[in-house]
Amino acid sequence: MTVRVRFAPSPTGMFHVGGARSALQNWIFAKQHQGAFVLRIEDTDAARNRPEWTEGILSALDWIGIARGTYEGPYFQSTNADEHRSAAARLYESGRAYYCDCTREQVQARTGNQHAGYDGYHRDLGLGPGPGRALRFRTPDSGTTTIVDLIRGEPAFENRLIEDFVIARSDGSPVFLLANVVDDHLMGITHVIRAEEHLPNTPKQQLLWAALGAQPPIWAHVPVVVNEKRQKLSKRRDKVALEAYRDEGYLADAMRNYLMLLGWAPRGDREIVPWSVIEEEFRLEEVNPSPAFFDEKKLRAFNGEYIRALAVEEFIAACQPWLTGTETIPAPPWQPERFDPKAFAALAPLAQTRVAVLSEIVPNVDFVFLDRPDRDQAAWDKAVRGAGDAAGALLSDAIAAFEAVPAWDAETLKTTLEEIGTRYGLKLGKAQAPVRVAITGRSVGLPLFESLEVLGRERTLERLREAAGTLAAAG
RNA sequence: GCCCUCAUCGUCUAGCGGCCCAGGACGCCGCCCUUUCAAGGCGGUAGCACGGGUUCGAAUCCCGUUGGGGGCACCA
Repeated sequence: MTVRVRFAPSPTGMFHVGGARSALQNWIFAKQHQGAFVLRIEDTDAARNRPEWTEGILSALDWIGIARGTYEGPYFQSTNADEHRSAAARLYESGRAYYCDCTREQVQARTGNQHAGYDGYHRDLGLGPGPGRALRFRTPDSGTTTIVDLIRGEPAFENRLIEDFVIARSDGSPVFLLANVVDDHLMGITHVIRAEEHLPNTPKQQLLWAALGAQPPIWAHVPVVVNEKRQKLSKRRDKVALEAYRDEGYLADAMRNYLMLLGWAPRGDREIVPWSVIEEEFRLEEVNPSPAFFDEKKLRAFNGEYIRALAVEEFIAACQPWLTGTETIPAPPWQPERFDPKAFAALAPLAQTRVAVLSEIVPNVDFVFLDRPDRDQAAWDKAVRGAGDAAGALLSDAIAAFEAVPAWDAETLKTTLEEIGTRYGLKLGKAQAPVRVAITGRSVGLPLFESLEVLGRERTLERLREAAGTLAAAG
């Protein structure tokens, strides 16, 4: 039997990180079994379905390494509407389903007798199709439905407790439970790997598979991803969009590595491993059945490692979107024409160990491309205070020395300022602070003297003079 | 309320009856390095939810309790 798995997202306008994880797990499972991965867009709900959302799913998948053209699809659930309807009709004709004209209120009133939920009142009323009549599946009154689940063993459900659920709305349109099964059957899906939230649906779906005369698939219910409060990640309250992480500057490799570590770990004492190792070692059966917390701090740490592992040229290339801005990434604060690739290339190696996400590159280098960086007042005050009475003298000495320095390079600048510092009993740590804030506007940043070297003598002096001026004005 | 499900450091996990007075990673805290901040190096903090069994022996098996999560739509 050839393994066939599917990833079946509904287009909602953003791609959930939990979905990304499921997709990767499906993808790897298929690959390990020389099987097929099929993508099916569950667009049954016309209200929330737009072409660009599908495009978003495709590009998100592409980003994490599931490239277009390397899998089957995308198929669209809506395309199969006829099949869904005929399946519903078959179930009705064979007596496995019946029509019910209960309103929502009436259903509420008829709960809790023999079956859980709706009590099956219309089972034997012999209603035919008609307006206001929904089609319900007749669930067994006794026995149990046992599913085979790669992660959870064989969960069993008492049929008595499964209500006669709706499979087609009163307008004739099929409901997810049915459409999903019909599609999986049509597509020859052998293993359904999906999130745990679907577990309670599974006995219903398995009953449907059987009623349709088909062999149900093997299931695998992966635990949900939760937030710090241990609730399922929701797009309402949590940052769940894969695109959001991408636009912040998380690397796809870091993201997919981290995602796979939610509920699973590679062999040995390492977590950051090449994707090929994950593809080889991952075992769906080994996935931890309890919910995993999506820890952005740890993701950041991973990302930092991945960034540092890049060759400098790769790092420079990876930074581009944040240096220019894109449709979804805000433009940097400087004028585009002020950007200087050479200067950036000189700074890049210094920045590489200092950014955990790519978007952080901007505040690290903006001082070079900005005409006049905003000065952090608190940082300035603190730096001046740190230099004590010598602040003014220190700055004017630095200006004079920098004007005269024969070679404009980091090493010379460093020894120069160091020498000035000792003049006033200041260690370099204290002496560099006012200069740093004067130049970059901030108290922390890239190594100062390399920064000055890149900035150039004229612009450095300009900023130092201005800072000295504000100091004098302040008295 | 009902159904399902889960349970090792704060978090993600290794562990699948003796190798474990529990290993790694993130976080956190020290120290070193150091022009700030990082990076890097070294060290530290912290856990088998609880109670019963089974066994010569239990983090590992069984039962219960407690706690967490998911689901209970003519949504997907």
